[in-house]
Amino acid sequence: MGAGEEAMSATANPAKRADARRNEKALLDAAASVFVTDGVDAPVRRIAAEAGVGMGTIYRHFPTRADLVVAVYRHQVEACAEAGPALLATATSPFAAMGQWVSLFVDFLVTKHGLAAAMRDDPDGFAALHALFLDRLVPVLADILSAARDAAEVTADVTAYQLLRAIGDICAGAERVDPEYDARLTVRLLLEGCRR
Amino acid sequence: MGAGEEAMSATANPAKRADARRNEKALLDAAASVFVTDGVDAPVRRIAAEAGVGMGTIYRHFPTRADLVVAVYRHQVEACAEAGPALLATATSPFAAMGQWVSLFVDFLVTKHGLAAAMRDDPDGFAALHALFLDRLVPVLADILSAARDAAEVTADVTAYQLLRAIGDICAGAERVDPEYDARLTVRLLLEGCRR
DNA sequence: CGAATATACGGAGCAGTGTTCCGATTGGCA
DNA sequence: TGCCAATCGGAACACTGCTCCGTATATTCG
Repeated sequence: MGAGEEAMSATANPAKRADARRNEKALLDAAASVFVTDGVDAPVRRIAAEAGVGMGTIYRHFPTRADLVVAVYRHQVEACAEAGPALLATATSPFAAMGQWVSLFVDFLVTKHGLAAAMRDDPDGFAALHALFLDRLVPVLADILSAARDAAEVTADVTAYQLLRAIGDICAGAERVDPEYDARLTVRLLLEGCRR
Repeated sequence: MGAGEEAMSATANPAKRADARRNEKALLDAAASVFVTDGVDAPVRRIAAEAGVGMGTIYRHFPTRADLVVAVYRHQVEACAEAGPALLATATSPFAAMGQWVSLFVDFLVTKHGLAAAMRDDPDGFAALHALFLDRLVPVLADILSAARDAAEVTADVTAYQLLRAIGDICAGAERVDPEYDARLTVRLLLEGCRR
């Protein structure tokens, strides 16, 4: 998978020129800021303007929008992944750990306007982000799931990928606010369905 | 709710001029055809071209894309709604009826490229379609759900709307083909979670 | 310190959307 | 038949994502 190197090329690199590094930083800050207010689908021009750079600059540093998104959210995904083993060790049961970890994942998704939806709608463009999720999050959930299965708390024949993506889709649909609808309840019912 | 009248204005109306009625029919046929191949997000120009009319004509008959979509799919939604009571009467149990009806609904959604996703992504634009679902489908599922509850087959505290929307979101996410992911399995797990 | 060179920058420009607007056309009626 | 209002067609505008290349500048070397 080249996804790792791709995104890596957009991180701090001492071999670059000083202004290039400066602009990259400015773009990351601007993108993070704009993503919060306008969502990850914000116009490229707006991000460039916010960073005070031209169109060419943004595309040179981040050839695709996904590269920018990955760079902005990478450490948060990392934190979510690292929380998995810890929860498994401290929770009262593997199923409880699963519930807590999933809750963490849902938190991450719902606070990023349109992230889940964008990934769903443009899987090719966001292949790098998709790969990041697959590489870091699926194994974590797989471990928890397997522990829950060993404890006979989960019997449903479902894979970690299937579960993670289902949760992603549910959150993608819940990014629009609606007091009548509660994505967390849906996710809870889904987990309950796995328990059986 | 003005949604009903809105969409109604786009159905056959004998008071219109002959060419207007002819063009409306041509647009409906063209849209139905294009939706199948290009999805409900197909460019407006393409639909107009397929129908052999100009841009102005399509916007006069169907001010919003949702009006066109509603007109095209209205009878299919109707059929899905009417199947509810029948299933409830013939199925071995209310929960079984729920499973069968939901399967019908999933069938409807997954065969319309991007329908669920479009509704999810542009809830305001597709308000008329949303209203159609609320008016026709939610009550049907509510009846089945209440029957299942009476039979003590469902104990989860979930509304028909919540359930219907969750299924819609899951299908919206599954419209992209992926052999690893099975939306129907997710939906089955969700229903299982309601059973408890 | 002052060129020379590779690196990076900026934004005009292209292509593809949705949507509006108004002059041209045509159906239906007197 | 002739007229008028209803209807049509598509040019035009605003907004996207993305590319391309002349210009500017950081870095290096003499």
